[in-house]
Amino acid sequence: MPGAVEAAGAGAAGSTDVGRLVAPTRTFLATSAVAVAPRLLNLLLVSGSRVGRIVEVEAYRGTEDPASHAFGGPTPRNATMFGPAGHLYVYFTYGMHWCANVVCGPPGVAEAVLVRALAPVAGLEEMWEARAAARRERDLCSGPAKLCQALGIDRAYDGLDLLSPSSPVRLLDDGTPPPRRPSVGPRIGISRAVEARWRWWVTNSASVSVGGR
DNA sequence: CTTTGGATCGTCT
DNA sequence: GACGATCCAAAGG
Repeated sequence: MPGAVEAAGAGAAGSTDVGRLVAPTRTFLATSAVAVAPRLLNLLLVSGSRVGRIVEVEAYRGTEDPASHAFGGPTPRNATMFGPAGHLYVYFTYGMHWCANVVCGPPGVAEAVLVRALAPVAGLEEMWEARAAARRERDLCSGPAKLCQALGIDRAYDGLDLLSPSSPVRLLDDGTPPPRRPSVGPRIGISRAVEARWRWWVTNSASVSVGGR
């Protein structure tokens, strides 16, 4: 863990000053997912010694959003989404993949931000071991299920508090600001509410899930 | 580079 | 019983 923090700093090559690592505030996350999502870009997702920088996200607006798992109300599966902000919502999909979300909004409001891609920062060897199918470094975490595989995130981590120092998975800020003007477009892989442009990504990041851009 | 289809099973109707 | 907030290998340009 101390290794991960140090590596995270060292991995931020290119940035001239690396701030110390701090978690975003719960108050910040307790607002709307659409407002929070683009501001999660460039934060770090840390799992043990494995660290990735968030480069692509999507917002899901709970019970009001036909594409959200929370549309239609609470179920055992989406329970975490209805809880407090800053917790990790992990779901299973396509019979074989796990995906990770940062819960947003006040308790009772099921908003969330799906983390779609990370740029690998530290713990690359472990990521390569966890992702035998990956051929290039940029494919290690270039998709919502790929990043869960790379960081070892599965059902066991559903509901954990990303802001707690004792959590196995944490959300941290190393001082790198979000892009002033991120790229924006429609969400991927959904069949309803396809018109909403609630996907944001770091322009030109090689680790973004599709096309790049 | 792009397109296509198979894998695989929890969840909710 | 149908459908995924996906990934990958294979095949074609």
